[in-house]
Amino acid sequence: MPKLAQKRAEQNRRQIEQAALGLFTRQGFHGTNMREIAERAQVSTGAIYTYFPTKGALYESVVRSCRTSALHSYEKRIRSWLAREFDTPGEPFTQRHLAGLAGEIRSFVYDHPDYWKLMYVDVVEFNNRHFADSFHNVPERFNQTLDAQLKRASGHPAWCGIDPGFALATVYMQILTYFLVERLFGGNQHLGAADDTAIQRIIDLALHGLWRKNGAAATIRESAVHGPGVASSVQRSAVESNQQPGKPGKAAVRNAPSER
Amino acid sequence: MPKLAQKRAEQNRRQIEQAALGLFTRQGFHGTNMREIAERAQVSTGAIYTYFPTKGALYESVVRSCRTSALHSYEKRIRSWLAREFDTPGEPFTQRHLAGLAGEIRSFVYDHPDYWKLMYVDVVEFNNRHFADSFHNVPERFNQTLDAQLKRASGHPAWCGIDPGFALATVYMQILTYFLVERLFGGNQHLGAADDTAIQRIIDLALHGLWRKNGAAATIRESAVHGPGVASSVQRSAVESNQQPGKPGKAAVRNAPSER
DNA sequence: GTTCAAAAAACGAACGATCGTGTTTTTAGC
DNA sequence: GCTAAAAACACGATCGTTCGTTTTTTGAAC
Repeated sequence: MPKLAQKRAEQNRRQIEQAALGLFTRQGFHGTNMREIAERAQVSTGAIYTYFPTKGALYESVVRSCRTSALHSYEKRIRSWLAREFDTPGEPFTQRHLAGLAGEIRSFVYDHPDYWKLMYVDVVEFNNRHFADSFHNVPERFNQTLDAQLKRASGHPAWCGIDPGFALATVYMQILTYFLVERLFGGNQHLGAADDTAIQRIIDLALHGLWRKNGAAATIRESAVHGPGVASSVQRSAVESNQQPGKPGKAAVRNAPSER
Repeated sequence: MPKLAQKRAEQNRRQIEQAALGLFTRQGFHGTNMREIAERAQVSTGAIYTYFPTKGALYESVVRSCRTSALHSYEKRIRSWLAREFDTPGEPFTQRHLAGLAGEIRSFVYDHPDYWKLMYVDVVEFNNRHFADSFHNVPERFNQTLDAQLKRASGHPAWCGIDPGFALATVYMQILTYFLVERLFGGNQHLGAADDTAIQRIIDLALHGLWRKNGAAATIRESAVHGPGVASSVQRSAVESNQQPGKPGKAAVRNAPSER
C-alpha cells in the first residue's frame, strides 16, 4: 500500500523541524509563522500539517529532538570525559581537570547554541515547561555518574569537606554561565579578559578561593584589568601543585569567535 | 487649553507601561497583543496610540522604564551596601560580607523578577539589543565603585592575588545565577539544598576553594546530599576566622518561596 | 523493466480569526 | 465652548489552519 517510505518521511520531518528550530531560536515561537517555516524547509505550508497537527505540536517535537540530540551527545560526552579524567591516578579536581571541563562546556555552548537559545525561548513563552527538569538536583546527578571518583576526592586530607557533587555542580554552573553570557547575551568579554584568561582565573579561584593561608598566592602578580578590552597576559598560578606531574596543564579553552 | 494635565498623562503612561510589562514578561513581545494590554491597563486600544506611536515603541519605553527603575534602585543599592560593608575595619571579603551580598542579590531577583524576565525576552526576540550593555566589563565597574576598598583587599598578605574586581564579579555572577535559576528557570533547589544552605556552601567555596592546605577543612563533616529534597542541616565551616569577631555571621538569605 | 490504479502526500488558494494600526465619533478636561 | 483625549469602529495585513486539487509514490500485475 502506498504509504510514504519511512526513510523519506523521517527526512521530511527532520527537515521541517530543523527549519522550525532555526526560526524559533532566532525570533521566538510567537514571532515565527508557519509560512516562514515552510519556506525555509522548502515545503508548502500544508505539507507541514501532514507531519505535525498544530504549530504547538511542532514546537514540542522540536524541543524533544533538540534536547535528545544535544543532551544525549553532550551530557554523556561531558560525563564520560569527567569519568575518564577522574580515573587518572592522583588527586581529582586539579587545574587540568577543570580546564578540560571548561573546554567541554565551551564546546557545548558554542557548538549547540540552539539548545540553549531554545531553553530561553521556553523560559519566555512557556514558563520553561520543557526544560525545567534539567535543573533538578544537579549535584545528585554528578554524584550518580561520578560516585567513586567523587568519593575519592572527598576522602583526600586536603579536601574542603563540601559534598563533591555540590562542588562540581557549582563549578559547572559557573563556567556554563560564563560561556552562555559570552555567546548568547552579547557579553563581549564580560569579565574583562579573554576567554582562556577568565576561565583560568575562575578555576584558580574555585581551587583555592579568595584567601590563602600559606602564602602561595604571593607568586601571582596583581593582574587587575583597567579599561575595557585590555586583558592582561595570562599569569600562571603557583598553586598548580595539584596538577599531575609532567602534564603541561595548558588551558583547553580556545578564544571565542567575535560574533556568531 | 484641554491638554491633559501632565500628572494625569504620566499616570496613564505608567499604567499602560506596567500592563505591557506584565504581559511581555509572561508571554513575550510577539505573544502579546495590543488589545490585551489595553484591557489590562483598563483603557481602549486606541488610547494607547496617544501615548506610544507603535507597539515597538511601547516595548522600548517599557524596557527603558524597567531598566532605569530596577537598576537605579538596586544597582545603586547593592553598590552602596558593598561600599558600606567594605568600609568596616578588618578584612574585606568575609563570610559576612558575601552573605550580605547574597541577600541583596536575592532581593534583586525576587523583588524585580520582571527586570530579568524582560532581559530574557530581549535575548529571545531582540538579540538582547537593549540589555547587552549590562554585561560589559563587570569587574571594571566593581573596581570603579569600590576602588579603595578592593585595593585594600588586594594588599592583604593572604589575598589570592586575583584582581579583586574580577573576584567580586565572579562571586556576584555565581550567586546571581543561582537565584535566577531558582526563580525563573524552575530550578526547585537545583543544587540539592535549601537556599541558605546552598549559598552558605557557595560562599565557603568562594572564600577558601576546593582544596585547603592547612587542614582547616577537617571540621566540616561530609555533607553529601543523597536523594532529592533531602537537604542536610547547615554545618558551619571552621574557616570563618575571616569573619569580624563578635558578629554572628548568620546567612542573610531567606528561604525561597516554593512558587511565584 | 514497464505499466497501472490506488492512495498518500504535496500544494497553494482560501477561510475565519485576529493582528497592529488608522479613522471617526463621543467624551471630558481646561 | 473649544479642543485634545478616549472610545468605538473599521481596515488591510497576516495569522494558524483547512480543503479541494494536483502531483508523486507505491506495490503488484504484467
